[in-house]
Amino acid sequence: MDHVSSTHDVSPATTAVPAAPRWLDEREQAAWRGMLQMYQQVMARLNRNLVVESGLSEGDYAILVSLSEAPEGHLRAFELARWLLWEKSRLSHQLTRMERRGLVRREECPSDARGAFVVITEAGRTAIEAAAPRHVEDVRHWFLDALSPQQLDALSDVATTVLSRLEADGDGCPEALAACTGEEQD
Amino acid sequence: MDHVSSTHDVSPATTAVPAAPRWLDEREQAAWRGMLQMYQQVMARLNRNLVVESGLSEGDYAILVSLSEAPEGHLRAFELARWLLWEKSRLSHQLTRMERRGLVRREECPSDARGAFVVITEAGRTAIEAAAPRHVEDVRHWFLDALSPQQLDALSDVATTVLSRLEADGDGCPEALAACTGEEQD
DNA sequence: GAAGATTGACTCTTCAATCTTA
DNA sequence: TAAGATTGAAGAGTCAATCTTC
Repeated sequence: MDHVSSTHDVSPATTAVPAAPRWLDEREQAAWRGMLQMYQQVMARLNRNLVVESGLSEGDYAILVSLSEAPEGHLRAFELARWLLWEKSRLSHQLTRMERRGLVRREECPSDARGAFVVITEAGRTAIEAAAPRHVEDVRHWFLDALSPQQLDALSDVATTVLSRLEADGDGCPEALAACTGEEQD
Repeated sequence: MDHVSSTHDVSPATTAVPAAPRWLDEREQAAWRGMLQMYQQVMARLNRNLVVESGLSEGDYAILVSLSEAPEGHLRAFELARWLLWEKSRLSHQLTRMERRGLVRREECPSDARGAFVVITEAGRTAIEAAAPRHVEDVRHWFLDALSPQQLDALSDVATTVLSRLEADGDGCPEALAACTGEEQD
């Protein structure tokens, strides 16, 4: 979470290490830490601006966008969770907060009594329509505009490569990831 | 925070938009969302594994690494905050939790009565020395090993480019960033 | 039993307010 | 007044347990 999910020389020679860890070389560190810092700093600015200008958190934004793009402005909860790659409990807590603020509403699902529909309200629609253009501009300003088409493609390539490796070995898969078929949200 | 800090078509034509937002094209979306997903999924696995195998959170890890690399195993609180790019209150809360668990200790600073030293304890050292090798292996396994030297360099290049733009316009700078001179931690 | 979903407890992060010393 | 640091409250995320329906 911070910028220092370190990988550096940590234990000099105090204790005998079982298998002599291979610490990261210059190139590896530059890539790894560069990515961490880039993500964290871009996101910090983006989120801060979003909440200041629109009163929406990242979570609010993600959910409202998903719902606003859905056919009738509603989705099943599990569909939302899959789409966002969120844990179901995270989604549930988030929806509770948003429902309290009148941005979404929960409705019963006729075809499956276990299920719930999540519906965007008028207030929710108003909020997302006001927030989205600014947010996109911020993404451009702090991220996209800095990069050339070649750099954008290189980054996509890196992401695709890493993500496909993660998909390959489903270790420690936090539940939502298993269902992900490669779709993207935005 | 989720994978959907959207930028997509949100408002079709309901209200007259002041300046017709430019939504992201294919290439832009691939890069932007690819980065978000890559970061989030890699981190999710890394953090989960770290806490399961070592009982340390990302925050614990970052602080213990920083302290273990410091001259006497201690740093001023504000130095730590600057290094990690953390807010001071976040650091303070984190230290409180870690002190409770015996991983670090706070000491008075002789030269500045306002200040505090943060010191790594024996338990802290033991914990980080046990955790680090595994963590580095995980970083390799889920991230570095998937990428070629060219891809690593391309990623570094992207990160450097974006970060230098952020440094350039200090908008919405969340306090810690201002002091960052380009040093890396880890 | 498994799937869809919620809840409670705990950890983590942020913001604003505060306190003390330089 | 500004710098170094802490605190409390509220929002956010994770995990394990639970409940209902398939």
